Formats: sequence, C-alpha cells, structure tokens
Amino acid sequence: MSWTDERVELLKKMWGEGQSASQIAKELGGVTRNAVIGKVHRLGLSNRTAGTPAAAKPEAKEKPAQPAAPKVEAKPKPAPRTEPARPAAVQPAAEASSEEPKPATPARRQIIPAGQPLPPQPSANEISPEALAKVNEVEKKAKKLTLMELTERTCKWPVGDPATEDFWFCGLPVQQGKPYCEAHVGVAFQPMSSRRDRRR
DNA sequence: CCCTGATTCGC
DNA sequence: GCGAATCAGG
Repeated sequence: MSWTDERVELLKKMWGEGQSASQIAKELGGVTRNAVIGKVHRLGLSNRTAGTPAAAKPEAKEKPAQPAAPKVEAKPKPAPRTEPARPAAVQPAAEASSEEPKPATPARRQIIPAGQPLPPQPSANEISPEALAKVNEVEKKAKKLTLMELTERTCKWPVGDPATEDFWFCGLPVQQGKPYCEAHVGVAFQPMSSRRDRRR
C-alpha cells in the first residue's frame, strides 16, 4: 500500500479528529500504526498537544557515535504549532465497528473458554452511587456480546437474565488485566466494607 | 499486559 | 519517503 492522496487525506482527517495511530491504521488497512505515525511526522502534523502534560522534550540523546555524515537537517517545516485551543478531550470513542477488509491475520485471538470467574450480579450493594450510575451509562454503550464472542480483552460483565434472550456481556474494552471494563471494575471489586449489616 | 506516540535508521 | 524496530510513557 502506498500513501495515495485519498489515504493521506483520511489520515489527516482522522489524526485531526484525535484518532489514535492504530485506529487510523486499522481504518486505512494495509499499514501499521508505525507507518501511520511515521507518515504523520513526515507530513509535519505531529503534536496534538492538547491535554498532554509538559512531557519535557530534552533533545539530549547520547548517541554512540554517528558514522553517517552530519547531514544537514533540511527540514524547514516550521510546523505551525499554534495553540489548537482544544480544551475538551476528543475521545468520543465512537468507533465504527464494521468489517474492515483485513486479508491478513488468520490467527485471530482465540476465544476465551469461559469458566472464568464471573462476577456477581449487581445486587443491593452499597457501591458508590456514582459507580452504579456509570455502569448504567455504560450498559447502554455495551457491545452486548454473547459468550462466544468474548475475548481476552472484552469486559465479561454479564447483563440480564441468563435464562432469557435478553442476556449479554458488556464487551467493552477491559481495563488492563482485569476481566471487566473500567465501569464494571468499579462495581466488581468492592472496597469490602459494609459487612456487619448482613447478620447472616 | 495492553496501548500511545516519538525516534531512529536501513532500505 | 517509508516503516519496522525500538524507545518512553500511561
């Protein structure tokens, strides 16, 4: 794949929208996120410095000898690093989940054989009202996966009655190693506190 | 571990 | 110019 006008345009568009390099790469197809990042830099559009903390960019890298000739950095690309003035974080996470033509990757990740410790159904717990509210929010955006569709990184929080058709798993991206998404991690692992009430 | 972007450097 | 490898964070 080469960087045709269209592809570059899409790249610019998506990058501008705050999409991650990997997302862009997926969308484009035929390229890796590295390729996208590389292109982004070459195009000059780089820093999306909006909410990124001053990561301090000390250009002091001790390179162990550079046998190559001291080529002049002929890169008069003054990168219009103007203040994008974008206070709001652009992370709508609204990914268009469509079948992208991906001829490669035959060995997709294997499906989880279940048998994993499934979470307790949200009972009458004393969880942060916030957390619960968040869960209700999230459930509306849940991927509603079936048991078979769960993978190593899909939230395995069950919703609904297993004995009904109205049963599915959250399916949103899990948090780190946890089996649930952020919202569900919040209610899955209780601080274990309110205990005395239940006199057994 | 997964993911992000940044940089380097052989091609 | 390109992008895998590698680096540096989160």
